[in-house]
Amino acid sequence: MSVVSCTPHVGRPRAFDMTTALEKALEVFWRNGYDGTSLSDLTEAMGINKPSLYAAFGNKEQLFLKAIEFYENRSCSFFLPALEKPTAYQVAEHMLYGAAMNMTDKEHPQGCVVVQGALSCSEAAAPVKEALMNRRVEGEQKLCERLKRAIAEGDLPAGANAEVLARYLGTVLQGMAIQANNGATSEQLRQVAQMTLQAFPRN
Amino acid sequence: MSVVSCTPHVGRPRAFDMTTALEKALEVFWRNGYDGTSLSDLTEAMGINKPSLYAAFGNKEQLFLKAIEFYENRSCSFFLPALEKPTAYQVAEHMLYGAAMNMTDKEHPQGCVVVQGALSCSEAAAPVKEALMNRRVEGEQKLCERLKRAIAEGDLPAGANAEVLARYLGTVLQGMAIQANNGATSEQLRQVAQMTLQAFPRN
DNA sequence: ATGGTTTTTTACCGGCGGGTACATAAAGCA
DNA sequence: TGCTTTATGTACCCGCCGGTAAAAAACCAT
Repeated sequence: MSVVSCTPHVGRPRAFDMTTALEKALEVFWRNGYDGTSLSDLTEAMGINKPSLYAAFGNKEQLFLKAIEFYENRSCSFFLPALEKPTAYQVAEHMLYGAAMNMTDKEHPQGCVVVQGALSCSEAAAPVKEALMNRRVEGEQKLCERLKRAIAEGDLPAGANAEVLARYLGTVLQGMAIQANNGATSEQLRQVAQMTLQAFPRN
Repeated sequence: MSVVSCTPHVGRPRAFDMTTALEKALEVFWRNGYDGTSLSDLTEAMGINKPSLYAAFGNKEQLFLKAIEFYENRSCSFFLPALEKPTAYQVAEHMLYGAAMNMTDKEHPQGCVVVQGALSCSEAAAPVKEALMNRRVEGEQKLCERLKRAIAEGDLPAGANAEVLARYLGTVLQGMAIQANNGATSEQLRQVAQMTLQAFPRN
């Protein structure tokens, strides 16, 4: 969970913790989006000033990408852990209920920063938008691979279409991010999860 | 489809068509989001200069809201027409397949501007974000009313939960907007629509 | 203490952001 | 032909944008 790059024992020591600074940056990007976040927003939230930010994280774009990486590796992430469940149905179940819980958690902004961080954005943010798009697509591919394995292992019907199932789940998960932004509660998203699972093949 | 506010016949006539200008503005906002769109982007796309824009549409925020209103009343809109279908299942069907078609139409940016126009944004864009959120919630409420009517009319089971069904459909529709942004094809979204309908009660 | 190394602080840069003042142009009306 | 009214083009406003130069400060090794 640490971001440290083996601290050299020479020179003036860094006065802030990179991990908590990154956490703060993530929260700002999450709430305001890439275009909607200014460097002043960031430095204020992180409790450092611009040269420190640039020295530690590169620039705004690189900071955003590092924040996203941090986001996906957080302990409360639900996507990758869900892939490890023993059956396809349980994978879907944990993913959907995990999303319902996580995306409405009041500890952080609502929804998912990978969905809403740079969905429609300026030319300047195009690389960031593309990076997020790739993350979403890659997530869906990982899910698809997992479902293909499930077909091979027999816990999905042989006739099941892994691509379609993965895209269906991905669509609902991404829709849940919007719903969370709309103010939906975790209970309401759980109901959506339950409905979604009705179309998901079992055994 | 016209935006005219009964033009007075006095003074220098306007040199551009407000409707097509609004159409151009919509496209820019749709592609770049509210925060990602600058006045220069707008004036360039609309083919007018700033004073004309301000005289005709107020300011950036009001122009955005008018563009959204225009968006929802376009001839190719699918949401409201779908509500008029005779049965709840057909409503869901037309809505989902309409979205699959519309959100991937190459004639305009991918996805839905009501979803992606100001999802995460700056403080300055907060009123706009709220307006979009309200549109999404109101759309879901209209759908919910329609489904309640379907329960009363007997084309949904008496035990059906209109709120949950409406939220389920809303979630998938909003997820489809993200999928379209990811580059999904209309055929791929149709498959999602088909899966979604498997969980939707019939007769 | 001194020098080497890195971070912090302060102050600044050019450019573009949204928005507007002002003079001019194009119409109807008298 | 004025006169009024509205739209257009140009030129400009201030403030904030992302990003940086330069000097001072805090550590280690000697």
